[in-house]
Amino acid sequence: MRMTARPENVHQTRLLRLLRDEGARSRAELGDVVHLSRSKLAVELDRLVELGLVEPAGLAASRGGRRSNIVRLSRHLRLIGIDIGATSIDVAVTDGGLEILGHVSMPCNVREGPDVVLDHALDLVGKLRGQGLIDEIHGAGIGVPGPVSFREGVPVVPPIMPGWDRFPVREVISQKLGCPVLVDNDVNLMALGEVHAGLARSAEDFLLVKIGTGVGCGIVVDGRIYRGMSGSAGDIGHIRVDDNGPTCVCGNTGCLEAYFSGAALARDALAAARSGRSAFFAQRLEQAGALTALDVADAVAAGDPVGVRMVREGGRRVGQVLAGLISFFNPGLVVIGGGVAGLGHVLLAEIRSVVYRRSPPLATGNLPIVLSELGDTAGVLGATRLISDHIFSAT
Amino acid sequence: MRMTARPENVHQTRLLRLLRDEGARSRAELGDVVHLSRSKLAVELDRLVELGLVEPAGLAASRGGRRSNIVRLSRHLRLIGIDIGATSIDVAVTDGGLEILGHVSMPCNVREGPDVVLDHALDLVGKLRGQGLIDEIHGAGIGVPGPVSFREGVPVVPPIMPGWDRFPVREVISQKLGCPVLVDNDVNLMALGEVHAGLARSAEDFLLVKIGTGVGCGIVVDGRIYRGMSGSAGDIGHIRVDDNGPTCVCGNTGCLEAYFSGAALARDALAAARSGRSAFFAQRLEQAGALTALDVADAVAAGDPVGVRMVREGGRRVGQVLAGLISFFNPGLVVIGGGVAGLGHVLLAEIRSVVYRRSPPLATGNLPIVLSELGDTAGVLGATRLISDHIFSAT
DNA sequence: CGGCTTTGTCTTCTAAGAGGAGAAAGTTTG
DNA sequence: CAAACTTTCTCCTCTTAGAAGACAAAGCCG
Repeated sequence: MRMTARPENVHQTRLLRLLRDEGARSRAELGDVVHLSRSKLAVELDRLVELGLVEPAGLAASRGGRRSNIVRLSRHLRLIGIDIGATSIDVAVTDGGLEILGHVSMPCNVREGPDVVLDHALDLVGKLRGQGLIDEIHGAGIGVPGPVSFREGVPVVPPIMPGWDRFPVREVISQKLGCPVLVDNDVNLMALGEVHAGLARSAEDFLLVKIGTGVGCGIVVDGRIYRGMSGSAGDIGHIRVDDNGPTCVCGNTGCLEAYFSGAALARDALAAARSGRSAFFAQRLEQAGALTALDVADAVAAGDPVGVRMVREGGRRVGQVLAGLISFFNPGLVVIGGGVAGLGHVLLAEIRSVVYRRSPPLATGNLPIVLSELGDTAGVLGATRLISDHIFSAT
Repeated sequence: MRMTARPENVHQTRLLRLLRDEGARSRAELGDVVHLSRSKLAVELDRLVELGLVEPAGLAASRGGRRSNIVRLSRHLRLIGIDIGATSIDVAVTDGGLEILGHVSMPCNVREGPDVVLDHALDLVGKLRGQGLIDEIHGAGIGVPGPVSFREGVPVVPPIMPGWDRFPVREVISQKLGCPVLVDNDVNLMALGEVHAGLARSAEDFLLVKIGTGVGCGIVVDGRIYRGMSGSAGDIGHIRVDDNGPTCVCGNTGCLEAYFSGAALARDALAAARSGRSAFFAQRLEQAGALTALDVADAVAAGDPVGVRMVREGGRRVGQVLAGLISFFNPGLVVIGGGVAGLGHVLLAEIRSVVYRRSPPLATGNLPIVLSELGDTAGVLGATRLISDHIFSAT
């Protein structure tokens, strides 16, 4: 297995990240930014070309003098992002600059276990390869819907992933793909996606709240993922919002997830349909035979009062938890993402209303709370960013 | 004003911190730790001696060869820690190794405003000077009971400190003492104190929960204070624990502080005394004319059931909030400090019970929750640590 | 075409720091 | 007590990273 070359020093690392984040540059511009003498810069760039990470990209138009030599990341670099959700798998391939070249997905229940699920993921990679998008893979990032020991690359006691505990995800995939692999929690990777391409590019400390099948939170401190002592930081789905709430899968009562999540919305919509409180849901149930959070989004869009009330109520609960976390963490930005982004501004308005009322003015005075603009791509993009940061670092 | 010399490069910084944290060392031992050639090490140490930061301290006993030259931080280094609490001021002086040489305090209400309070603090410094403990002051750290713009060294919209908003604390004290000064939130400094001398020495990520007149939390990420976007991180006193709770000074209802804090305990003790529910408190009230949190501690020690119930109830509330924060932050250690440490193990048992029940097992599995062992000194010690880190850094 | 500007390459020079050779100052052993 | 061995410290040399400047190449404009 031929491992891709890695940069050899901190200068090469800086140059690679600059080319990744800001795109192709002339040698002169690079010198201005990294503050290296032109001679030293030339040495390092030549070395990167030799390693196959960087390539010349022709001459720029003259700006009144000699035309400058443009360099860019090698066009042959390929990174894979794999986002394993509770009910679906997304796989994307990007070039070195993290531009998405192809993106495929399929429904898949994570409960089917690591063997089945990872095989599906590899099939999706094969599909992309079949489209001619991949030659050699230089690295892959994988997100899984549960806590991860980042150092070891294995899930640890994941509640919704029976059979995955300590399964060597990194090792297996690294073997199969023949490249370096990193594994992290899917919500952390969504947060990294926002850091790379979303609204969080300028925020040093921010929170990404993902509301999907469950509820989780990615924490970014100083531009880097904060994972906590055992990799379970951001696990906010089971924070108590009310003593007398519904019983959660975790055994406690009143967990946020039991009040508001994809699963809880589907449950409540079904109840509303069966009890006859909502004609909208009753009709949907009859048509489809089942209800999901997507039906709730449609209900809100159609103005169904029961649906709107459900989302308002849920937004209030999320807002209560978020208000506490914002008091504690004082982030510079909060991004709401995940499947329920479709619930859109009704949800956002309710969350904002609670947070701005319940958190200290100093913490909320300059705090944007926004919906993610990345949609499905946040997870896979974050995965490629994670592995890119890794392979663009000196060993 | 003669500013103290600062180290000139990263090697000198490392050497100074090593001498501070590990005590005097021989030149050979230092070389082993910092991985410098003996020649380079000698150059840097000589430079530090020249700057007056380090001094020779004689010869060690032989270990089978030539006797080694011991070096230590200069005996003349003096750092001042000032901890301005809601109702008291503590001032301590330490040597370069942060050993406390003298510690004085006085009651003082922070509401009297910065002019009065800072004058009192300077008086306390004068008192220490009068004891012959101080020659030249090399730096001072100041903690105040509210949010601070750390970069500017000024309090920002502090709720319980009218008149302090944007008062130039750092500038004024730096002028008066003739040395570098840093200002921070008092809870952050307590956390730093624990990092330096307490149980948190080995924990990279931990929380210090201070329960005093109010409730606050110091957040340490990777061994460094996390302050958030606007310096208000850790402001957990106004997190909601119940919709139908007592009204808080902040205007909301059900804040943690309104349930459990020095002020809330005093209020509840008074109510218990007046209503005749507790003979213990009634008697104390008659003797002293007023009740404080200290009386509650005494009641618990004496086994008064009303007092015990108050603390249990309060511990439950603190535990609820803490359970959420631990789910979110996944710290490696939680230290409980502040005035209510006197409530001791009744409080701790209740907090632990709630947290271990309500937080995910992965986050609590390996999580010690302990009482601070530093008492009054945590704040002033953290203040000297803060300024020590600063003046022991290359500019 | 000649002067001016920008870019890239090559050579020279400096300073940081590693590493080794002793000198200095001990202890231990015969 | 002398010789052998250890540990510490100092001095000197050698390597290397990197800056700085000279110069060549390649464009613009009048």
